[in-house]
Amino acid sequence: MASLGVRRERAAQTEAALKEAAKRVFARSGYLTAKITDITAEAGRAAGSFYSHFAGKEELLEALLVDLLAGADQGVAAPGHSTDFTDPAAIRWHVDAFWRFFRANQAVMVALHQAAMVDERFARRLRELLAPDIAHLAEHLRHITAAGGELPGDPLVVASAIGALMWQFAYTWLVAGGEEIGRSLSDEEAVDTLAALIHRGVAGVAR
Amino acid sequence: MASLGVRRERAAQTEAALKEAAKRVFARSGYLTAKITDITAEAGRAAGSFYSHFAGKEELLEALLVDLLAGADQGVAAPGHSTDFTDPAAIRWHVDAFWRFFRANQAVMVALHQAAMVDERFARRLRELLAPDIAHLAEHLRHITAAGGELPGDPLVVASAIGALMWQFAYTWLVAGGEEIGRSLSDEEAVDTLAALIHRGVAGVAR
DNA sequence: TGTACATCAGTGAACGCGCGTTCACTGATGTAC
DNA sequence: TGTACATCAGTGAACGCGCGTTCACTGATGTAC
Repeated sequence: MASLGVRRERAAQTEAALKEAAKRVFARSGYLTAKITDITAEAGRAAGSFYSHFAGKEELLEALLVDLLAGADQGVAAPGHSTDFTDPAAIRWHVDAFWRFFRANQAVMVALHQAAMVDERFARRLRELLAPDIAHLAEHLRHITAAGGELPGDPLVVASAIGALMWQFAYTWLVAGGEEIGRSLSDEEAVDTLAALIHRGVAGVAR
Repeated sequence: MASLGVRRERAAQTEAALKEAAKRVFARSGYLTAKITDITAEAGRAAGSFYSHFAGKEELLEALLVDLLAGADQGVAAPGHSTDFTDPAAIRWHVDAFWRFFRANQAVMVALHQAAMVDERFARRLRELLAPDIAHLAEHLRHITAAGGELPGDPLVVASAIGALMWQFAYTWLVAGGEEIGRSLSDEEAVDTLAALIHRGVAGVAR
């Protein structure tokens, strides 16, 4: 009965080791380039053991995505979350949350992004992951029009632009390391600049 | 002498046919997924003929990049190009130029982007392709501070943010077709919204 | 508590598929005389 | 202008490499009695 524990425990440890190893390998060489045997080697297991846990690299990524979503729910339901986008602090809060989330889950985010280029299933998954945030942003933007402000365009389109900006800016600086610019950037400066740009962009004409 | 022409002509035609076929195949199935034989089949040639012209898929993409850069030089040296970013029209002009360029060269841009995920050489190439535009934008932004305006951050960082915004927004709407939003977008609305957002973002606090 | 058998997690060598790449061949074009 | 030979663009079947995936095997854990 409880004696089932040792085997299960061992299997669970191996599965966890494979997932952690995968994140490291993805971060190092990219999801698309990563070989199954790179992951098993990194985890210190034999090649064959991989298939006791996952049907393939895609399923492993799905599992990582599930973990990520489980963790994300905590963040979204966070405290002190003002939705009034006429308030610069509310915008900064959202930018900061995104930045932290991206940084914390970089390996999986980038892996998903890469998988999406090659596999329509993951393209859909990634869209599903980001779409609620866009809708969420659009909702907040309506506070601005409600307060008499004028947005630079349709709320949904503006929200998608903000999402595009945050995503690609984070990618440029956190993943590529700002190498196309030849300069480094602190988290604080990144968030401040993004928040200021967005606040002016959406609220600049208010009143 | 002139009789060399027929052979050369035939070879040149095949090379051109392969390049055009590659763009179609890349647009359809993506650079990473495209097989050499997909390209030769699309071009109506035998598999082996590919290697009379290119050492591999990477070299073909390099050739497409060279073509793209040759075409791009014409656009950049375009007429009536105001550099004063305190002027909304100047910003709109730049956004429009980017949008047209992206749309016209979508297949190659996306192929480069995909290749960059897997091959550091192309990552560098893509950076080299975009970096001058960022520097160019940063230069224009200095007009704003010169005119007494206050940017939301360091000019280079703001320029990279604008580049990130334009790239990812174009990608979302032109390549992915805005499917995460469930709405379509005309070129005009896209450019208007981007231009308005950027203008407010960088010049909103001026005076 | 002990023994005999069953099940399971993990191993790693071997297999085989997919696709890039080669190469002997063809027919046409170019050159030499 | 004609003939004999050389070169070249293109062909497509065959080869072979890399890597995902399988599978017979091992030793440990679990179960039955």
